[in-house]
Amino acid sequence: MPTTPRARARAQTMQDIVRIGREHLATDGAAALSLRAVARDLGVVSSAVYRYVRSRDELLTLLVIDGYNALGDAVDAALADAPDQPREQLLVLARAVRAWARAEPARYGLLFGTPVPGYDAPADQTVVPGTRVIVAMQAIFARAYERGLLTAPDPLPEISAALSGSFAVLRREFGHDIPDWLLVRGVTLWIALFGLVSGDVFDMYGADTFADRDELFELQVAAQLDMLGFRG
Amino acid sequence: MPTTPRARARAQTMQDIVRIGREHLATDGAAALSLRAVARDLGVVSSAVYRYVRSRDELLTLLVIDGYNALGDAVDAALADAPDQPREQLLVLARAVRAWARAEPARYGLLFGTPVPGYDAPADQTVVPGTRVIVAMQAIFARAYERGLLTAPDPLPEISAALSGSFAVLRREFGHDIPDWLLVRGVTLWIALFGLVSGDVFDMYGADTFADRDELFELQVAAQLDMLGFRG
DNA sequence: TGTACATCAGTGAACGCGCGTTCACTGATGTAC
DNA sequence: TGTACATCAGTGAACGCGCGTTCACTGATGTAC
Repeated sequence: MPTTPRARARAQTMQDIVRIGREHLATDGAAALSLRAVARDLGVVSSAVYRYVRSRDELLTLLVIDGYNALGDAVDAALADAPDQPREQLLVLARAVRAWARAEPARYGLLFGTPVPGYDAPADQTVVPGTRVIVAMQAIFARAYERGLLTAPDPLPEISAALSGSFAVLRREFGHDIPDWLLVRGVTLWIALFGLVSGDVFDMYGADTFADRDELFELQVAAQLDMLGFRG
Repeated sequence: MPTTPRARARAQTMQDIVRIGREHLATDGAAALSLRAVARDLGVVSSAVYRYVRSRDELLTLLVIDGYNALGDAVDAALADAPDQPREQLLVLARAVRAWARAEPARYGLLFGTPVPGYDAPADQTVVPGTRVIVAMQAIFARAYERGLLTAPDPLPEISAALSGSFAVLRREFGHDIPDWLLVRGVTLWIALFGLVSGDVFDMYGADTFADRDELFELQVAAQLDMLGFRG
């Protein structure tokens, strides 16, 4: 896409900056991310980075977007090989999220951990990549529901008009027809999944409490899928 | 307990240091916590703080312990007023955790968010306060089970000998008789609860996606309690 | 009860280090005629 | 195709700031006889 040598060099340098930023994130954490350190690794004087990035916060934003997309790509790739069975697809998705998080704990932490103090991700740039996983999940929920694979809880939960209104907005925005009870359970599954992954990656368990964390995760996800309403 | 004026002054100063550290945590985050800044607020020269705290990491440890205990106290206080019904008690506990986390997002983040780079909490000091919530939950699980309020999943999950061994250790350590399936579901509920709270506190939802987050949380916790196996 | 000594809190200077951001500049690359 | 000008990447110095930790020190508090 970039035509002139200069434009190509610029695109390359941008990529290098994001890559170096990613590496610093992994070793020092988001709060310690510094443009001077990036410049050093890039082999350039510190002020030169400002030709590419307006400020430290803008680099953080690039890393946030980059991270969401890497996670989204990992999930999409895993789903591409999954069988056409919603329960199995959710399992595959859950494993993909966990595998990515364990491989990239620092990036995962930037996206789903403690907010970086003094930094607010600009919604206009981060919302779309940031919703890729829940969008993929909703598509699976919708398919499972259409095929009659799910049992509604009995009695149905009581939901206020206000919250029901929020659900109606979501239905319209995402163009599906998931009933309120399933939206509740779906968002619960979504958050619980990230909770399970965070508990593992952020080390909420003692080091040797559980002999096999992979197996524990499988059992936990199975319990959450039961919660969603898959028929035994 | 401290007898001499000097000892009393020392105890007071220690408390002040932890309190000031807590305040800095709230405004600047754990990574930016600095002994020099604490000294400034304490009205003392920076090197004086070293009479009380060996290093920056030791202050972090104090804050971690302080945070776990504050959360544990909040949960215990809430449970003290709860009726003698396990399901209701778990609801009360969940609400207490969330309320504390929303009131103290920075401390919550220190305990359950992204690990602070380069800092490892010393297990010998943090494990006991760090397990207060799950210990309280297990007591409730055990009571619910003894009273026959829970239905086991059918079929029971298959659990490897290795993981089953870990569960046996937990039973012995905590002195209860919770079966494997309930340990799995219990730890799943525990982690999912912190996931729900983190999702709220760390702002995984868009600002206006859900009209009533309190209500959403109630619905999510109810779904998780169903997952645990409470009989309709 | 009074004195001598030990303990301890806090000082102030110093070490060597890092940061974000601005600014005037040089020299190479790209573009319009 | 060649030249004049505009754009842009990168330099180097500077601004003002912060950090953790050590060390020799002073003066007040505590304790043993």
